Amino acid sequence: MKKPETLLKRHHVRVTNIRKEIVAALLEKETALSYREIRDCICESHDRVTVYRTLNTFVNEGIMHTISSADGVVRYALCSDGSCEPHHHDDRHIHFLCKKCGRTFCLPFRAQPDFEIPTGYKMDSFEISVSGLCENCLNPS
Amino acid sequence: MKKPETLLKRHHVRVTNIRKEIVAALLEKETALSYREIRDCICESHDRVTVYRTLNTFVNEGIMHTISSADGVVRYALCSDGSCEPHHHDDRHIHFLCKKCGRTFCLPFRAQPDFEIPTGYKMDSFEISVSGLCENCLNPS
DNA sequence: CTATACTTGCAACAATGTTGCATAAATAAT
DNA sequence: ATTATTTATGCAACATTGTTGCAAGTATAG
Repeated sequence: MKKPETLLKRHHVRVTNIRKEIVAALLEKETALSYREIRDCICESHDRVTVYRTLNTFVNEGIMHTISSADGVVRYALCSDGSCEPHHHDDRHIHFLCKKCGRTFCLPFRAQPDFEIPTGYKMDSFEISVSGLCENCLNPS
Repeated sequence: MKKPETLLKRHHVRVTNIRKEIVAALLEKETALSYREIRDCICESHDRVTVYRTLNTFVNEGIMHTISSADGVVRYALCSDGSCEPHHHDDRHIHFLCKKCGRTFCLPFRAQPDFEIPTGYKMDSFEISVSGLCENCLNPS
C-alpha cells in the first residue's frame, strides 16, 4: 500500500494535512468518492472551500479524475499511475455505479471504444458509465 | 413537427402552459438542455420550483431522460417515441457534448455495447458520453 | 533559518435542488 | 355548462454544492 505523501511528492504538489487525508481516504476506500463522502472521511476542522480547492488541484495535476455518474453526483477517483495527464482523463476504463450500495468503482477493464459516431462529428474523449450491482451486493459473502 | 400538446396527452399527463413551453423548447432546439437553458426559453413568470417539478414529472413519465455530461451539468432530453419506460432510460444511443458550442446531442446511432465488465458484476444499464466537436463547429458552413 | 511562493480559512455570494402548504387550474363527472 | 375532484402551481424557507477575494499561515527552496 502506497503512502499518500509519496504520491503527492511524485506529482510535485506541496504536502499538507488535508491533502494527505484526502488521498488516504481514496486509497483506503478503493472507490470513487463524492465531496460529501470525502468530507466525512477527513478531519472536520478543514474548511469546505479548502476541500473543493484541493480536489480541483488534484484534478488539474492529474492525481484524480472526476466521474459524472447516472445519479448526477460528481465523484473523485485516483488516477492509476501515469494514466492521467493534467487536465486529460484517461478514458480507457469503465465507471461502475452500484445501485444498491451506491459505491462507484473504476473497473480495471479497458473499454474497447467499439461504437461509431456519425460522420461530421469529431471525438476527443469518451466515458462509459455502467449501473448495476457490484460483486459484494450481488453475492453477499 | 409534433405538437407539445399531443406529446403530453399521449403520456397521460395534464396539459399546462409550462409543460407545453418546456416541451416546445426541447423540440425546437433539438438538443438536450440544462435547467438554466430551459429557464431561458420559457416565460419568466414561472417559478423555479415548478420548473424542477415539471422536469421530474417528465423523467418519471418517460417523456424525457437526464444526461450527466462530462462538464457536470445535468441536461434533459426528450425520449424518442417509445424509447423510455418510466424510470428507465433507453441507453441505446450515445450522448455527445460539443466542447466548443457546449451543446449536447443524442446521437441517433445505436451503441454496440462492446465492452466487458468483470465477472461478479451485473450490468443494468449503461451510458456512453462522448466529448468533441459537433458537425457545426467542425465544419462551419 | 529566512524568504517566498503556495495554501488555508473566513466571509460573502451564486446556483441548484427539495419540501410543505395554501391556492389555482385541468380534467372528470353530472 | 357547471360542479366536484384531482393535480399543478407559486411562495416561503431551507439544504447542498461550488466559486471568488483577501488576509494570515505554512511548506519548501535556497
